[in-house]
Amino acid sequence: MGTAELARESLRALVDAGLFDLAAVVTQPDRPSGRKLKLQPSPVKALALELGLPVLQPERARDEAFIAELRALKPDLIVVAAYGQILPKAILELPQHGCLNVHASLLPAYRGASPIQAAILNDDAESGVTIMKMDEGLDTGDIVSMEATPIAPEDDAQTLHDRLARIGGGLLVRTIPDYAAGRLTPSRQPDEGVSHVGKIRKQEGEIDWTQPARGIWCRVRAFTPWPGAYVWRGEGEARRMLKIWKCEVVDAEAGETRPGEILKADKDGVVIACGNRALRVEVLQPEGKRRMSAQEFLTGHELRPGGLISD
RNA sequence: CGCGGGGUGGAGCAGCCCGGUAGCUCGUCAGGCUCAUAACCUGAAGGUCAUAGGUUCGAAUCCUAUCCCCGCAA
Repeated sequence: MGTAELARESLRALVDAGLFDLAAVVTQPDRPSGRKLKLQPSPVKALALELGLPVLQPERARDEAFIAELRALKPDLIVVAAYGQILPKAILELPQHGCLNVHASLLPAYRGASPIQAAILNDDAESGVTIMKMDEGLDTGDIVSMEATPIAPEDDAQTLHDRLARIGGGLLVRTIPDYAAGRLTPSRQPDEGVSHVGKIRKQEGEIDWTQPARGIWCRVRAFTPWPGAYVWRGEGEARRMLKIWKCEVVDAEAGETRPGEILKADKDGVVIACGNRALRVEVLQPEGKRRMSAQEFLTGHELRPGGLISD
């Protein structure tokens, strides 16, 4: 059972391993999305169809009819990854071996919806994947296996996500046989280090220039590729969003600077003053335009040092 | 029919409201200056103004349709 991109890799790994007999793939119903609000299949559904696997898309997983359908499949094990719905106890206890969940954090940290972004946003040194035996709580199940990966300065939510997705798939394939054979005993999650993260809201992407450059840098990386960290430029009708996709922390020149002040604007990028130190913006995107390098942006837009980026 | 911005030499933009010589910054190429340069100076190449119709003496500009890119929303 899964919906998002992360779950795709798990599904692919399970299929590629050739060790498992997949009875069905469960994913969220097609949702209207995209610019024309057309119905779109989830990434998992798209892959399942490609692979010729049967697909179930219950509106609500807790519906009796669906649970009955699931029961008829007589699964030995259900694997859940980024599915997007709470599973009732009836499903958790349905398979002989219960349900295993692939979660993109080192539990008990970052239980919830956006663990990958949270790890980058909090400037963590490492992240990872946890496979747990699901219980009724939100990501509170007993830990079956875990694999960590360091977060590199070059990482953003996209690259880390892709890596964790691969790690998750591999870990899943290695974990299931041992788990099913009883060679792996799930262990309770530690009481210390528990944290929760909710869904990301777009407005959290707005950059507060009074914050330290390092924190803004992390925010930019955590919000790439979605929803993007941004700054508003102009007032009222003329207000336009400017997204910042790539930047680096640099030392500010000595002297008084206001947060958000443009310190420099040349081919190397746009240097903007922060709460402490400064940020060199290298790739950005004006509203209604494609992504471009700071250099490209500057050939058509004037940014004078001394002004505020928000003007 | 969810809302909105945009498609103009290789790149980023202006020009469009108020039709009448295709403009700016950068890049490219050539030459010059310089010990030297990514710096500076001079010159050049490069565009059927997304596409198809329409209005007009005349359309980048006004009207209609289509394609493509993007932001919001979901």
